[in-house]
Amino acid sequence: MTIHHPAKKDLELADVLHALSDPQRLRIVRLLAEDPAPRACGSFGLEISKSTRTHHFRVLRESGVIETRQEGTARMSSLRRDDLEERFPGLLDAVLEPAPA
Amino acid sequence: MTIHHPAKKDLELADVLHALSDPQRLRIVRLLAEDPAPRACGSFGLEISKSTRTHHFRVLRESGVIETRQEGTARMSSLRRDDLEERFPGLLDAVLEPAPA
DNA sequence: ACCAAAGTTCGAAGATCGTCGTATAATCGA
DNA sequence: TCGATTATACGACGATCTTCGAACTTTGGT
Repeated sequence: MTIHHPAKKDLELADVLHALSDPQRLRIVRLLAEDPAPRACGSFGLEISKSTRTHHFRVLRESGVIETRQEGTARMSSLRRDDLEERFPGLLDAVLEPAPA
Repeated sequence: MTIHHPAKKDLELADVLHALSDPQRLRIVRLLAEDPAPRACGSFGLEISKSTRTHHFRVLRESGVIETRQEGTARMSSLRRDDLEERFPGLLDAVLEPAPA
């Protein structure tokens, strides 16, 4: 059961924006950006159930925002920074920037 | 019945991203960016019903992406470029950039 | 005063979304 | 082999979203 990721050329702006428009997912992306080392889904301190977490990570993965590889029982996720930058230059940085007061 | 717009400081990133994550609304925003002169909602050549159009323009307005003022029977809309740039620097440009092949 | 034009409002239908609990699968260590 | 850990799969529920048509409002022109 291989994990599906969209190819870089298939990334859709609307899908990426939708993936980022949920507070939980935005939080995940921000945490991933702060510490670029791939992390297990369970290590984000999110106060949601396991199945909801799985759901959000799938949305992020299928829209092309994150990349996930199996490592033992854990799934290590990391941002697809370079792919996103190539397809939608400046988008991720704009989203990650802390909003000015 | 005054038209409600959120104040610049109240713009929420998740709301803006959600507003931009719909293909119809993304199209509207791109057309508004191409020709910065305020335009009537009906002049976008969208192939959707009037009520759907009203809905999309309301989502864009209430998320703070566009500004609308009454002018006769028409409602003239324009992008809130400066406000968006101040709150979320680089975001609008990244979204408007034509995706590279 | 009437009519046409531009939008809004009001349900309503159908799809998608976010969330959950339970059950299940895969891997690692004792 | 057993149990703990990590995560997915499968419904299910209510909420929200996109879309529509029909009725209404407001404005401007004739």
